[in-house]
Amino acid sequence: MDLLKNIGLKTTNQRKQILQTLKNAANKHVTAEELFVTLKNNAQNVSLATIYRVLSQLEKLGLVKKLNFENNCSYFELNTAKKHHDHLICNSCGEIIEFFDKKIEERQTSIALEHKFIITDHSLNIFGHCYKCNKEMATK
Amino acid sequence: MDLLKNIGLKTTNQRKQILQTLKNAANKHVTAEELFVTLKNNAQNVSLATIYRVLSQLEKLGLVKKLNFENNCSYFELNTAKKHHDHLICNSCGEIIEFFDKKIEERQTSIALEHKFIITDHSLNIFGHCYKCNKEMATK
DNA sequence: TTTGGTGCAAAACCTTTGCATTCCT
DNA sequence: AGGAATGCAAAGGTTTTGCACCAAA
Repeated sequence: MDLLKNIGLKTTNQRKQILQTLKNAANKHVTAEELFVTLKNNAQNVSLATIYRVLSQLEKLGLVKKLNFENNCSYFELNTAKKHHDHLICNSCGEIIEFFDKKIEERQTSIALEHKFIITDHSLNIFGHCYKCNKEMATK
Repeated sequence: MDLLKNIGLKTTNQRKQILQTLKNAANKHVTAEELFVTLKNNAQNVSLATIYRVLSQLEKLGLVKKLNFENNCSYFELNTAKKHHDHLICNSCGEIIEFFDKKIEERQTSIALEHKFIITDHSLNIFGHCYKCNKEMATK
């Protein structure tokens, strides 16, 4: 794991664990608290303070993305080389479906251009109810 | 102001003040704290607790929209009859430019359909630097 | 050895809530 | 009068920070 060394951070066990846990979470977005619990369950002792500090460093370095949905806490995900994506978020079960749409991206670029606005980032979140929850609601 | 009566809420001075302040804010999105300060400056005594309670009621009734950007606090705006809109948010000066794009809306509907997802709401925020800030940065 | 990282506990924020009081209707 | 709304202060949840200790380079 010389990723850490490459970005100028010391290779500590805590940072390795946090990165590994983010990797394991795959496409799921996790809160700091969730990371904390997961690590604790794996008998890894990493304090919440460290988790926040490390996530913040990784975010500044562009390795992690911080996402804010409708509630008042932040979600984090590894910002791998994978393409940018947006979210369909189910308000019933909390499932998050990722998607990417070329047309939408293109329109965003045009709109920014019209306003002479330089885009550094963007987030599109669509809220509602996923297929499963809809079916359940219909049968109740 | 029989709006309040119409929606089944008692017409109190606090609620009138909050609504008026939201109206005055026009297209700006304000935090609960900002509302609080504005009202205090106008010699209106409304407690933060009441502001949160009223905003929450108005949101449930669909009169107010709650927005979450990149920081960990919520912004509120009057949800007038005006069309839904998205945001260009300047990370330098904080300016928020609203826009609406039919193509993007259409694509969102299609994407939801593909996933058998029922949309209740969505938010698209584009972050970056506005024209003014760009110019300033360039000349420095 | 030196610099940076960590844990703990405390503090800082934003938001919600319990309760006594006050206000609409 | 009676139910609803408010203010205050306290509590809740998330995130940040100061400081003493510890670890990587």
